[in-house]
Amino acid sequence: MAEDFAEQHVARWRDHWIDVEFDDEIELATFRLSRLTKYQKDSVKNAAAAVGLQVFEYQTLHTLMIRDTPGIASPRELAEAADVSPAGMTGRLDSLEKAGLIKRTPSPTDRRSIIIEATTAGVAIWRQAMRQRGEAEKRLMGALSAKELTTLNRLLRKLAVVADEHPPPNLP
Amino acid sequence: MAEDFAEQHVARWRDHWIDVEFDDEIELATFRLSRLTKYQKDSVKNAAAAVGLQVFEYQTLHTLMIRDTPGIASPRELAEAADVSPAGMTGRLDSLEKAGLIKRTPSPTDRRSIIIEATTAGVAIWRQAMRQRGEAEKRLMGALSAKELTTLNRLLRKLAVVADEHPPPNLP
DNA sequence: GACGAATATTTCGCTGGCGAACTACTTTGA
DNA sequence: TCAAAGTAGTTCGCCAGCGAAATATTCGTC
Repeated sequence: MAEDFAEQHVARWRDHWIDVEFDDEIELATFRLSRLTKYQKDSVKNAAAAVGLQVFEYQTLHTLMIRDTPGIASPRELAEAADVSPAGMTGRLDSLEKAGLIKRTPSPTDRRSIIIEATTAGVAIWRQAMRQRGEAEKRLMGALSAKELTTLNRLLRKLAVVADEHPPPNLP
Repeated sequence: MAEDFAEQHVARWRDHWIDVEFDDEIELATFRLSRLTKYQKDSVKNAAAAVGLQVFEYQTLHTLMIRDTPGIASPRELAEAADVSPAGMTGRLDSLEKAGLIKRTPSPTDRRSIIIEATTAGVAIWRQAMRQRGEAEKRLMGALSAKELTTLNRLLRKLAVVADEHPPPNLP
């Protein structure tokens, strides 16, 4: 069976970096995860473009819609969930508000706060982009049988728990 | 067993988006992959900061070092490998050159081209960052047994082949 | 040998996002 | 009750990267 890109990558490492300590299996998995990351990034880009949104607009709407309180959040909550600074989120919300996809409402209980809410147009455009993105994910995961997908999830779960509960230590 | 974030995510979807068609296992896998993406992004950020590099500087050096011709490339080749525009790569190389981590040499065979080469200092600082990044990957993958890691790689390979050979279709 | 098409890199104006600071407001503790 | 500390969101100056255009060069065809 021909080598995939990850195997070619690891073979190159063996050729050129024999003094760099690494585990083949770990390096293969890491490299493959980065290839899947690129696929997902590209599918987001395509889904956003298909409905006339910029990537950051789609990502922000998506972050808003998949909350516990779908379609409703504060800018700070959105910034945290999207891993974006408060200043950055302000700019994003400016763009979405201007496009009529969200609205900002002063909080009735806290005059420092505003409440972000997706508009009907915002929800509709998000759904359209989600359908396309869903197709891309189906195409990808269709490479596995149902049993394999369950096995993959069991293994990804173990990794995701570590990733979420023990993020790389921050610097002092 | 308590739910992980992905299971909570999918449960929310069931609660709120009963009319959005999706497959639980696909959605779980997709969500978990994005959590691993964040972990890797954070570990890159930490590794770069630890050696005094900005993320884009580390990423560019890394892209240069893992080539078939380690430490040597053209700006165009680097831009493609790093998924960055030629203009963006020019700026990145400006920064790395200024820091003494790469050097630009006119091509002997094509006066339009220049040859990018990592300096001794560039290779050294990349190695340092790689050690730290390697630790973070070991910590993550250590959640799996050797047999599980092999199984994961077999499944990721199937997905990576689809991701690399059938990227999401570009828009017209 | 001339010329049009293609390529390599850089420049330029613009954009999204950042850190820091600012303004307005809320919470806390004495 | 009030001042200090903390919080929410925005503004500002700066930066990394983009698309388009510019400049220089190469290549293929006639």
